[in-house]
Amino acid sequence: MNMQTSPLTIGAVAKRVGVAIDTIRYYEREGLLPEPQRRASGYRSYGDSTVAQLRFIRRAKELGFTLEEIRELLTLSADRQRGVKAVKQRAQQRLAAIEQRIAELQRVRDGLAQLVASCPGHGKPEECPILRALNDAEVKP
Amino acid sequence: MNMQTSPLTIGAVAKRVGVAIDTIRYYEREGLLPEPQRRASGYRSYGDSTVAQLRFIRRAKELGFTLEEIRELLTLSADRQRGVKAVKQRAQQRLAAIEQRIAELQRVRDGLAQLVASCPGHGKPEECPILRALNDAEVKP
DNA sequence: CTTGACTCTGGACCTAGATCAATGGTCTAG
DNA sequence: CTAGACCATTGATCTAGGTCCAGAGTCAAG
Repeated sequence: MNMQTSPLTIGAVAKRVGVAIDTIRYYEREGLLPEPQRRASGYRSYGDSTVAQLRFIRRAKELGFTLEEIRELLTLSADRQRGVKAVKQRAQQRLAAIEQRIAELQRVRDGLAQLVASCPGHGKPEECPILRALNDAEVKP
Repeated sequence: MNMQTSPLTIGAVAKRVGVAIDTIRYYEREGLLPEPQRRASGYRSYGDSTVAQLRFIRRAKELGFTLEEIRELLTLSADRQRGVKAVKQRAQQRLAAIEQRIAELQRVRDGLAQLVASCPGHGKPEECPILRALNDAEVKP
C-alpha cells in the first residue's frame, strides 16, 4: 500500500524534513531516533520511517514539548495498549502547563499595559510611572 | 529626607534584596550595577542606591525584560529629558512582544486542546488522534 | 588569640538544543 | 581519474542567566 522510497542519505532526509544534518545526528545521540543502518562505507542509510519520525518530533516541538518529553511520547506511542492512555495524559499535562504560562504572561501584560498607558512619554524621570514602578513599588490597582 | 543606612556588605545587600551574592557580582560584571566602593580590605561597600537598583532589576525581570534590555533601561532612566520617551518606547516594544507570545501560545493551546478532547484515551495507537496528528498532518478544523 | 562566618578573585560548570570546526574518508558526474 | 559534493567522528562553542568551587584573605564575637 505505501510506496517505499529507496534508502536515503542523511543529507536527503535533512532536506525532506527541513532540518539540519547535525540535528539529525544530535537526535540520534539523544535517543530520539533509532540508530540507522549503515552502508559499507559507514554512511547512515534511512528509510521512510525516519522521515516520519522526524516530522513527529518537529510537530511535537511546535506544540511546546521538550525533547525529553518527545522521547517519552515516542516510547509510549510504541506501546500498543497502554500507550494511548499515557499519551493523552502527557498531552493534558502539556496543555495545563501552556495554560498556566498564558495566564502568567497575561498578568505581566496587564501590568505593563497599565504602566504604558499612564506614562505621558515626556517629563522628568521621577514622574514617569514606568520608572517609578520599577523603582518603587507595585502598580496601583 | 531619606534615611541613609550605613554601608552594606555584599551579603547584606543580597539578603535585603533576596538575591544571591554571586548574582550581584555577576550583574556588576555585566554592567547592570556600577562598581561599588571598596573598603581597605577590598570588600565591596554598598549604599541604598544599589539596593534600589537591584530591586529595579528584579521588577524589570518579572516584566520579562532581558538583562540586556534592563541595562538599556537603566541607561535611559539616567537621561533626565530624553529618557522618559525612550523608556516608554521600550516598554511598548516589550508589551508588543508579550502580546505576540501570548497569541502564539493560544494557538498552540487550541491545537492541543482539540487533540486532547478528541482522544478517547484508549484503543489502538493508530486510532489515537494525538498520535495521528503528530504522525500525519494538520488538525482538522 | 581563636574560631567561624564572611568576602575576594579567577575560572569552571550548568541547562537545552542545537551548531560548528577540524580532519579525513566516500561518492558521483564528466 | 579527478574535482567537488557529501558524509564520518570527536569535541568545542553558543545563548542566557546565573551557580559553584578552590584557595586565600578579612571581620567580629568571645
